[in-house]
Amino acid sequence: MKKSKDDAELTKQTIVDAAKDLFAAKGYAATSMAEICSAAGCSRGGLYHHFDSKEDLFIFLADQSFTVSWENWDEVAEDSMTATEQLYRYAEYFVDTLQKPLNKAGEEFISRVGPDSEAGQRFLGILHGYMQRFQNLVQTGLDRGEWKGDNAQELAMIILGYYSGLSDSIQMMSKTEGKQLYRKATMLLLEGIQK
Amino acid sequence: MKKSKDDAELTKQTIVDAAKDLFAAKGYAATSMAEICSAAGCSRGGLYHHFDSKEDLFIFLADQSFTVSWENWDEVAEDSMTATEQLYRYAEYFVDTLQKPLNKAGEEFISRVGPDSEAGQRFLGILHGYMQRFQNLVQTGLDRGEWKGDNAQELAMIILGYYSGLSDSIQMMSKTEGKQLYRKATMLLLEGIQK
DNA sequence: AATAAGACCGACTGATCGGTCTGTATAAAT
DNA sequence: ATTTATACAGACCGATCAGTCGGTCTTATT
Repeated sequence: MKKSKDDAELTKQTIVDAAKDLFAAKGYAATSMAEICSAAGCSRGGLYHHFDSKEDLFIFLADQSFTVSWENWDEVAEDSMTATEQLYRYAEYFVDTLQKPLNKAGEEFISRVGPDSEAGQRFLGILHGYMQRFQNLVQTGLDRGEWKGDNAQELAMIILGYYSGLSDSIQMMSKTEGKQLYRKATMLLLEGIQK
Repeated sequence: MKKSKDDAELTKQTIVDAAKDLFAAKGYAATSMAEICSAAGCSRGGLYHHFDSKEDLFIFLADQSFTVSWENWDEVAEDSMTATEQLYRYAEYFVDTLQKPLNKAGEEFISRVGPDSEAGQRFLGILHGYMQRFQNLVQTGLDRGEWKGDNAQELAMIILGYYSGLSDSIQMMSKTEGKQLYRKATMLLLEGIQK
């Protein structure tokens, strides 16, 4: 039987992975703790050994998805790349790391716990940190004169909304097809559709 | 007291409006029938007099939002407009009619009832009809040689995803600000951000 | 005036939810 | 070898959910 510390950490991660898929697919409220247990192959008691509450699990999971996703970015993108190259690279990266997007579940979560609650503040902080990193990427493109515009924050918001909205459409696609769609979408954004 | 047929229709519409706001803001599962009643100012019994179930209410509401929104489009857009002008016009129209988007609640709804259930089929049919109309608009732009590309379906999917994803960001904005953001986003899509 | 039909209310029901608590088996510490 | 701490399991609880039902009041019909 698995009861060692390493095994426990593995069990915890199994729960997180299962919960992430379910939250992304069904939303926050529509996903029950019992479903998560069932998908992760553990009991409800076991789950509550690792997480204090549903909110706690969601925030832990969001932090891992949003914050940790940036930690590997520096290995993926090199400074030598142009901002445009980086944006293409990020589009792929988005599909890889956030294919199951938590945006929808996140908004539902916020509306449920309230933006001023402790849980709401923590989640919004995580989200803000994520967007800040992306805004840096956009700022690079503007500073280097590669892209038009002067408002990095607004542009970052638009592009992230773009990618987020597009993720709805790739749920039924393979990862390869999804990346192709994101590449095309990025190309459209860069070059425009107007003749 | 309001008990006549006209009053009943008004009561029903009040329920629909309240439900639409709540579903859009909180999601499908997270919105309770009691909350809808409270917002609409009627009792739970009264609500179930007008709608057989929660699913029934949601489908009715989705039909009204998606299908009916196109019915007034022909009055808004004239054939004389270029496709580009029509797209700008549609961006405004999108903010006006679908500012509270049901996309998220809709996906949650689908995952809950299943895409093959009767309710799921009905909802997907409504959604498909909506997208088809938008695809026609895109096809016009391609046919007239205004826009680059050859795949109207893919382009329509991308643009609608674009607008849908952006709607998350305008929840806290006024309608005027929202329209400005959509106008800017449409301009970016048309002209591209690359120098 | 009497009757029928529609509009609406609110108490009730069974199921399900998030969360707690007790118990047990294993691993680590002594 | 014994104790302690950790990692679970599953029965259980109060709250809340969607949906039902019997009754009341008003309008429409005859």
